[in-house]
Amino acid sequence: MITKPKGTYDLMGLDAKINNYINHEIESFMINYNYEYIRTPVFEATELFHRTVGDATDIVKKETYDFVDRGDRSITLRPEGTAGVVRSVIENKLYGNKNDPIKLYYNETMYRYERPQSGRFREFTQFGVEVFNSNDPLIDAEVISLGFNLISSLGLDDVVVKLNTLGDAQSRKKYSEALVDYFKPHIHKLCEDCQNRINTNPLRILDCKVDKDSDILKNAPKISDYLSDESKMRFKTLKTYLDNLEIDYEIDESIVRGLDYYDECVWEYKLDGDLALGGGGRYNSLVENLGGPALPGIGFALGLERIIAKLKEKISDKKIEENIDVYIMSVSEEEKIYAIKIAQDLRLNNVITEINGANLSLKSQFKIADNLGAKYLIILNNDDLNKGLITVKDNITKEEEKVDEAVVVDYILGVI
RNA sequence: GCGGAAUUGGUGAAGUGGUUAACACGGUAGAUUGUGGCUCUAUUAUGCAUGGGUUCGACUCCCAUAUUUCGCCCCA
Repeated sequence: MITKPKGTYDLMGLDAKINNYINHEIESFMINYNYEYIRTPVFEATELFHRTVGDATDIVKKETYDFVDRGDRSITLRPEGTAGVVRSVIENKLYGNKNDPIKLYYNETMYRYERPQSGRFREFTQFGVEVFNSNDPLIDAEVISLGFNLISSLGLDDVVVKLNTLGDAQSRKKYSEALVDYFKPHIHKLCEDCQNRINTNPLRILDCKVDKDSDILKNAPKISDYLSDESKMRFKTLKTYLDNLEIDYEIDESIVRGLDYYDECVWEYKLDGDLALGGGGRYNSLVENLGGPALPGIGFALGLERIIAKLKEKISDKKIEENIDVYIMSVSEEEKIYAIKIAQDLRLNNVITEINGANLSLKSQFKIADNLGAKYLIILNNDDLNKGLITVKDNITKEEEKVDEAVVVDYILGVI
């Protein structure tokens, strides 16, 4: 038997229903917030991710799906969504004659070559938004609150925004250097991973699970001491906006994010159990670094698999499972011809209709109709059909009625 | 990349180095000659992830591979 590749899954059953429900919710949110859908390629030039995500990040160092295509091009399956969107914005000059924000969203599969575990796959789905051409904290607030409101409205009402600021690119750089200077003399007291982090991403030492209670971490330099006045001010403004929107957020200086391109505000959406559903940040240098104009940007991404898993725990099957309206029973060939025609008429009138599609006995059809939760049964019968009559049974009251075949659709529409 | 635990019908699963692999749900057929849901009866894995090996004999022991799962790293 051929099995699925490691870290992939087949979306089906209840998961698929929840997935569709989430996508519907996303669609309506995006309409209301006025974001436009964008779809970029699954694969891009490898260089794009090296320049955006960062050469030194683990994502690029050991987690990408890289291959050389038949034309000797170095190709990478996208490990995240921002890089492709930024590339597209530059390539298509979406900023051309605009002075208002460019608001985009995507909802696509991503690929990372890593060991699967809880809520983690090699092919996974991220919904994300990106806003370009505005550096206004008002947009920060809109984007952060959008994610928060979306997660809440899906039914995960214990979500909290963990918020931090990294300052502008220069502050971030200075702070990072200060951390290295501070940790260097103590580094042998920290865990093995931290000893690597000091070279790769010193900010992440602050986020270490092993050393989190160490005095060395507690006494480390604070980002707040390295922020420019402007960064401090805009962070304060952002908090005012979020307070006003009644967004449940906490300042958490350990939130630093793994990708290199972030500056200013960064945040994660977390549930009670500390599970991160997603996160994002502002990236004011990224577009320019990729050869575009000096266009500020901000965005976040949510992992849909994790949201599906959480919703599955919370929502009962019944809430998502939709009952069908009508089940049409038929046995003989003559009855089947009527069945498929009535089904089509009902379906085109928005009545959820199912028919006997497997040559089942009448008894089986009754059972299946019940399993599907059919509200009405149409029981076709040769004798009645010859008289132009069709039996309609209310499957809740069990009452039956013989209806003229010409008006059966109208009859159903009248009682549904 | 590193470590632990798993893998038995459509589903949930029990099980033992030795003839027919429990039990339950679900499915099918019948009791009920075209009106079900309850009940009863019959039936439902020629096979225990895949490939090797040990053995007189392997679903059971060993090895490898694949997949799942739980951690670490990292991240959504």
